[in-house]
Amino acid sequence: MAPRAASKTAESSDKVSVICRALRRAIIEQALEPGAKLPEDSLGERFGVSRTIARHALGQLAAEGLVELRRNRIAVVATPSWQDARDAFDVRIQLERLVVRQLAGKLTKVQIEELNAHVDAEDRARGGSDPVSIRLATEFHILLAHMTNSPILIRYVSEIAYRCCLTLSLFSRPHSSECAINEHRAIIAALIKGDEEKVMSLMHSHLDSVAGRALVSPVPQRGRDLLDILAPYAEAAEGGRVVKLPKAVRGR
Amino acid sequence: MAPRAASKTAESSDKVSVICRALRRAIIEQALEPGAKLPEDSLGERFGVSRTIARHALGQLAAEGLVELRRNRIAVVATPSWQDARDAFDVRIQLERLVVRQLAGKLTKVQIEELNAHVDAEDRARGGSDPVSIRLATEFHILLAHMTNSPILIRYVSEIAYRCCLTLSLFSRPHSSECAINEHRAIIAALIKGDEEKVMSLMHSHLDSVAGRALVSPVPQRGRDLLDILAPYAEAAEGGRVVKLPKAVRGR
DNA sequence: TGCGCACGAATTGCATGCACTTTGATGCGC
DNA sequence: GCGCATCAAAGTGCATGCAATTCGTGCGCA
Repeated sequence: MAPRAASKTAESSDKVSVICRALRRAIIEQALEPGAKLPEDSLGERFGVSRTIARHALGQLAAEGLVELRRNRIAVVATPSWQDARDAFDVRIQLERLVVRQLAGKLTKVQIEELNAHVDAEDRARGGSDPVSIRLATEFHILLAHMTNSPILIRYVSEIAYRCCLTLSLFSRPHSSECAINEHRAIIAALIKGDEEKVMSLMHSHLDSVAGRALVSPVPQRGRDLLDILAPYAEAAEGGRVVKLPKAVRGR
Repeated sequence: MAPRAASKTAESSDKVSVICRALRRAIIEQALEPGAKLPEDSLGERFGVSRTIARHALGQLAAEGLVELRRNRIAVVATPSWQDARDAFDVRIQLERLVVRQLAGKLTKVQIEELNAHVDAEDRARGGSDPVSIRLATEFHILLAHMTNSPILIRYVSEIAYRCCLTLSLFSRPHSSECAINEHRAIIAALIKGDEEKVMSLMHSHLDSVAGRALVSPVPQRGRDLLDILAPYAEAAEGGRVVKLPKAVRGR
C-alpha cells in the first residue's frame, strides 16, 4: 500500500546508464538492426567517453540480452532465434498478467491520465514513422510495469519488452501493430473498472495476438544468419564434401 | 522439441564469470552476509585480477540484484527489503509455474535421474551445515529451469531464486527448510506423471509455503539496518531531541 | 577466374595510473 | 566527557597504454 521509492536498476554511474539508454532506444527503434556492430572505440568516441565506459555499458546491455558479447569479437546487437522469441513472449505474458493483476482497480487519477496521454501519443504516432510507434507500444507496457512500484517487476518487464520489441524487427511482417492501440485502451478501461480476471485475460490475449502477428513463421524474413539459412541446403548436398561458402558471404 | 544449445548468459570473459560464480555462491551460502563490503581492490587481489575485472564482475552481480552499487561507495551485498522479497516470490511463482508446465510429462530418463540425485544430495546435506542445504534447495529449482532449455527462463529463474535465497538469510527463522525436500520429491513425481495442472499447483504451493516460512514478519530478525530498526523507538522518544547513536554503533 | 595465405590494420583484454570522493580518526575547543 | 573541524588513508571513476587476437585485403598460385 505504502508507495516505495522507485530504485534505479543497477546502472551504476550516470555515464554508463546514459549510453545504455541511448543504445536501447536505438535498438528498439531499429536504427541499429540485429547484428549491427558496436565497437567499443566508436561508442566511446560517439558518447565522449573512454572505451572502459563503453565496454561497461555493453556489458549491461548484454546482461539484458539486447547485445551479444563474444570473446575478442566486436559486440553486436542481439539476434534472437525464433524459439527465443516464443519463450520470451511466454514469460512476458505471465509477468504482465501479474502487473495488471496488481494494478486492477488501484490506479490513481494521475496514473490514469498518464496512461491516457501515452495512448494518445501512440495514436498520434500511428501515421508517423514506424519505429516510433513500435517504441511507444513497447513503452506502454513498461509504463504499466512502473506503476506497480515493484522494482523486480519493473526490471523484468522492461527487459523482456525490449527483447520482444527487438524480435519484432526480425520476424514481424512490415507492419502489424495498428490495432494494438485499441487493445491498450481496453486494458486501461478494464484496469479502472477493477476486474482482475478480466484485465488479466485482456492482457493475455493482447500479448498473444501481438506474438501471433509477430511470430507468423519460424523463418526470419530478413536475411540474418546466412549460414543457418543455408544449412538445410548444405545437408541436402551431403554425400559430397562440406559446402564451403565464399568469403564475401561468410564475412557478413 | 528439438534441443537447443544452452547459451551462456552474457558473462563475457571467463575471468569475470568465475568471479561472479564465486561471489554468487558465497552470497547464497551466507559466507557473505547482506551488507558485507566488496571493495574492488580486495576482490581483485583475492582472485588475482585487476580492479577492472573485479569491477566488471560487480557490475554483473548488481544487474542481477545481488549486489548494491552506489556511486563512489564500496559495493555491498544487497539487502532487499521485505517488500522486495514479497515481490520476488510473486514473480518467482509465476515463472516456476511456467517451468513445470513446460516440463510436465516431458522429462527424459537422464533428467529424472539427475533430479533424484539432486534431491538425494539435499537429503544427505540436511544434517550438515545450514548454508549448504539452503544452496541445494535453491539449486533444485535452477536445475529444473535448465531442463526447459529456454535461456530466458533459465536466466530469470536462476536470478530470482538467488535473490530469494538471499532474502532468506535476512528474514528467515533460524531454520525452516526441512520439509522442502519432500515437496521437491512430490514435484518430481508429478512431473513424471505429466499432469500439468497438478504440478503447477504443487510448485505454487511449495513456493508459497517457502515464502510463508521465510517471510513470517515484515521485521528483519537480524540486526541489519540498525537505524531503521531503532526508528520507532526514536519516534517514541520524540518530544526530546532526536536520539543520536554512539559512533561505535553507527559505523557498523 | 577462383582460392588460399599472409600481413597490416582494427579491435578487444586487461592492468595501471591519476584525480576525485568518501571514510574515519585524531586532536582541539568547550 | 562530548561535539566538531581537519586531514590522511582508502576507495572509486575514468582514461590510457600495451599485448594478444581477430578482421580484411591484396598478392601469389593453380
